[in-house]
Amino acid sequence: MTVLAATSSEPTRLTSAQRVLSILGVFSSEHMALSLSEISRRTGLTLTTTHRLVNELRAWGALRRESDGRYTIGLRILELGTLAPQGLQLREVALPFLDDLRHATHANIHLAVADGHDVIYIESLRARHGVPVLSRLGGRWPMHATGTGLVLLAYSPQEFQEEVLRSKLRQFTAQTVTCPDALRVRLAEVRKSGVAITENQLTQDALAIAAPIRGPRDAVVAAVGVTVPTGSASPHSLVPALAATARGISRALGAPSATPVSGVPVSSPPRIRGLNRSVPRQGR
Amino acid sequence: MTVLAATSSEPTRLTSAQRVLSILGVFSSEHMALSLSEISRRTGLTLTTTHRLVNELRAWGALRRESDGRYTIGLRILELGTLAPQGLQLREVALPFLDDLRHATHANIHLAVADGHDVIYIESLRARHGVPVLSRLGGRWPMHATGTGLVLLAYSPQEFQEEVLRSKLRQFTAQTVTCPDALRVRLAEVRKSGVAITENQLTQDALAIAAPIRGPRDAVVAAVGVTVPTGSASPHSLVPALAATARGISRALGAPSATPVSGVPVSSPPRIRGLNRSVPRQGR
DNA sequence: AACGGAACTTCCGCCGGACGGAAGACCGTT
DNA sequence: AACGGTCTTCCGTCCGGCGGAAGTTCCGTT
Repeated sequence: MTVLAATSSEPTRLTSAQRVLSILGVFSSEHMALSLSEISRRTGLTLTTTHRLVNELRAWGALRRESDGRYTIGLRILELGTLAPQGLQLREVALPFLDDLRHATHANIHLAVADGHDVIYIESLRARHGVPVLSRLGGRWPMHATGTGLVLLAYSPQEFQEEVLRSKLRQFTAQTVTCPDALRVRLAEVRKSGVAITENQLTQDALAIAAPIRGPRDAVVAAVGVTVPTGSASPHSLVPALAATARGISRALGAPSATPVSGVPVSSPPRIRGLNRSVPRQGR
Repeated sequence: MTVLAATSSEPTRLTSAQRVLSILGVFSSEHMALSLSEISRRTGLTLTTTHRLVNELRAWGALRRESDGRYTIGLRILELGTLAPQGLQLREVALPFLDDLRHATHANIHLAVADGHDVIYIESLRARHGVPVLSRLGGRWPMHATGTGLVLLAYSPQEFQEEVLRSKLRQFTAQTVTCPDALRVRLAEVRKSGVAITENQLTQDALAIAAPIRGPRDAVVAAVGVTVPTGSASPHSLVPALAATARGISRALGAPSATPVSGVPVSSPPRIRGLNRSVPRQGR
């Protein structure tokens, strides 16, 4: 009963902020509705603490209690999420282009941005009679197994690429490429051709093609991808439409490389405070 | 210096969970990027506390630090928000119908659900050459001033309607109806006709028409609306397409009233635990 | 250059609120 | 009736969150 008795697997000292976040974190696409005690078990928090925090979250609108007593994510969180700058703003600009692409190709269309070692789909349009796919708005998948992810990885800093390649790369299908060397080759191909063409990486019988979208400083800020059933169409027949879409969105975002020069662009580069490293300090 | 010295406007005793949430709460569509001290000032938290909590939120992915040092909402929140059951699931089902409606009407299209006294847009499609409108995905607006809001309010429990009508109703334009009695009349009209037709309520020169969407238990779960410039088209020319869209989505959701009977539906009403009040306990 | 201000970061001692055990209410099942 | 499960409330203890203060960096101004 005295001190040092915590011989369990992990002491897991958590700050109170972490407790709050851990509750939100147990919700996922597989577990969208959870009872109080399920939340308690999954977070490892005591029932009492869970009870109190869940109620505070509910009072704020972060959680909602369904009629069966279980808790789900509240609309307040959806509302908040739309404020993510890389997210819905980009979507707003891209949506007309994506819709055109969908009508032209009858394929499933994705718009993805990088977050950690994953991509997150900030838009997902389903072809009316397209194959069912895993991709949904808000979905998160590893970079190495998605077309859009490969594109985003290919244009990431070398250092970050190696970090991802060193990490554990999950195998989704028999053909998922998880060998770092093989992936390096593919990344080089993507940089050379400007598009990623992948097959059966995340799901069987799916062919994915993706291209980079550039922002105001010509940096790659997102990727657009199309997915069709394997064998349904020649990949090369889709590339021109995809490339045009990517270029159109890039131009709408103000990417210099996608803007026809009508003179000498003399816009002076804006001063950036600090080292302009997008990952200033990751761990602790 | 002693006790009882807190003569400031509000003592504002906050729990630590509330502190965390208050930080998230200061982000809005007008303030999507905030510096640390801005967050501190707006929340009323000391700089030290803000610093610590913001870092914990960043480590978890709820916040992101931009290259200029300011903080924005992170994609983790967007990801979470897509798990809201009334949100993106509904959107998934409705999107094809909404797209058809957009092509048929060349209008701005909204899909909205109720949250508190407001509506939240869970989809917003812009006509290619439509009028610019305030509505954006994730946007929140008062029920009384939006077409979709009027529909949702009209089909809410009487008690809730009165609660909303009693509250302070903001005037957006000279024509915004804020008189409770006038609104009661309009709500009755909506229930009678099945559509809401409103003009210049939220913004000038905008005509909005909205219709209810029903779910599996025939309860109104959402509303679909179209917005066009005032005078651009007769409202009545838009109603049939809108009604068809609303009915189509309702049927896709399994609403009995929108499903052609092919026999006697004998599905027994599922037992609901508790009083089945959707707002079990609001305050505190 | 020197100064002043603002924003950000780190350190540390104190105290109040978060924590969890325990007990009670409320189901549905055996 | 007894049981197992979930949810809720109460309360005393203790420790981690809190904020003051000092230090650091980065501005723009004199």
